[in-house]
Amino acid sequence: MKTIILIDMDAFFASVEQQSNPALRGRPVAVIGAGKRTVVTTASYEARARGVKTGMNLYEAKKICPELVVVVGNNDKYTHTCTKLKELYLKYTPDVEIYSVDEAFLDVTGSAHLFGGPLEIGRKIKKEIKRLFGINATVGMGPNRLIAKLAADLSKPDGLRWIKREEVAEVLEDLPPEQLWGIGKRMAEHLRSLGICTCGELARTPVGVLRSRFGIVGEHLKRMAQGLDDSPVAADDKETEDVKSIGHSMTLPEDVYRIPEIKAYLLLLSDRVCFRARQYGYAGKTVTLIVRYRSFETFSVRKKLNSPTNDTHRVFGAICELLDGLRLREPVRLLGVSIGSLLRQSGQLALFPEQDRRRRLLETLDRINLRYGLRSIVWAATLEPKRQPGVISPAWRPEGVHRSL
DNA sequence: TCTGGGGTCCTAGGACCC
DNA sequence: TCTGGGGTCCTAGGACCC
Repeated sequence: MKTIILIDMDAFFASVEQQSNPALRGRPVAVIGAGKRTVVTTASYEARARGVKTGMNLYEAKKICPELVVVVGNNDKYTHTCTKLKELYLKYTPDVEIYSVDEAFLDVTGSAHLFGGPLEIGRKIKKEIKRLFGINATVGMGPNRLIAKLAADLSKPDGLRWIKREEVAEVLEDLPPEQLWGIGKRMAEHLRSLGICTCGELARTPVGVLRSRFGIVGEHLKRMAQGLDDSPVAADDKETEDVKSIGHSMTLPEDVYRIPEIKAYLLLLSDRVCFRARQYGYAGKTVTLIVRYRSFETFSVRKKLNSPTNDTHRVFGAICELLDGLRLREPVRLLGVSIGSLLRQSGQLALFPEQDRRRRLLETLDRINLRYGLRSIVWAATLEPKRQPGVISPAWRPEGVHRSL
């Protein structure tokens, strides 16, 4: 039987900011993106107490909490802390999965006895995090990732909870299904419409009923409601090998309608995507263009290429073809470019010898940008739009492909 | 002076092939 | 005098997560 620990930083970005700037401590703080049209990425617990929530726009947040202190997020600070946290976790087990910048799973099945048991590891880690970084973490423990996650969710902030296997059924009995990791609002609504309002009820629903409603997902739902989950804690090297897509999107400073302006943004996005793909040795066969209108209506179009690529201009070319096939009905608010069906390339970036010159050009540009700072050299057409500073995302990992470059 | 950005996984329908 | 049927690939969209 396994023992899994989930460590979840409380209001991570806001806590880091409060720690590095004492004037922010005890005050309602919201960490936001740098752009003009930004939302609250993380609210400190003081801000949450006043109703400020993740995803709120600034106008709304300030309206309900006029004394809100707004801080533009600094990604380097958070990834740096995350890297240090990982070093701490590795003292307790080699099986560490950095799930996101503020969450990590530890499989301590083999090592718990060396440290006086899971609860003791949890206590020590919490204490160390407080001592080293001055921030609170919530630690959940359980027989698998699902239950460890639940234990943390039920005890945050600053919590510590171990749900043992024999307690699982009791804890789940009256729990609303959407409390479980992987069951969202929509699914919960659907379940309620079937008269299923708790995990206990879901667990007792015949699998045939669930399968006929939800297919494969139905079987999974039942297992979740029983507290079952056999997904392994994945070490970092494993997870970076499995990347499925690389993409970038941006909400534009202003809505745009003119095609040349749209294309200038798309070249910038194509370049960011391909640069990242080249750094990690990936090439993609599917190219996706994402468009959001002023009305917030969002859609995507895709195209399969005949060979995988990470060449900025090949991707940009495909994106332009996709764009040319559209008839835009409204000004555009957001644009996105992503490549999928990824292949890992060993060493060589170009798959075909005739593209050798092109490959060397891209390599040279990448080297310059890595050495002298990103965007030291950019394609001329990307100069036109005003660049937005980088944005932050809790999903970024401190290393590997997910790192924003 | 509303509503970010990075992902994963699954489904469903149509094209196409045998 | 009729419209089989299974498998696979491709595309679009949505749910869910941090």
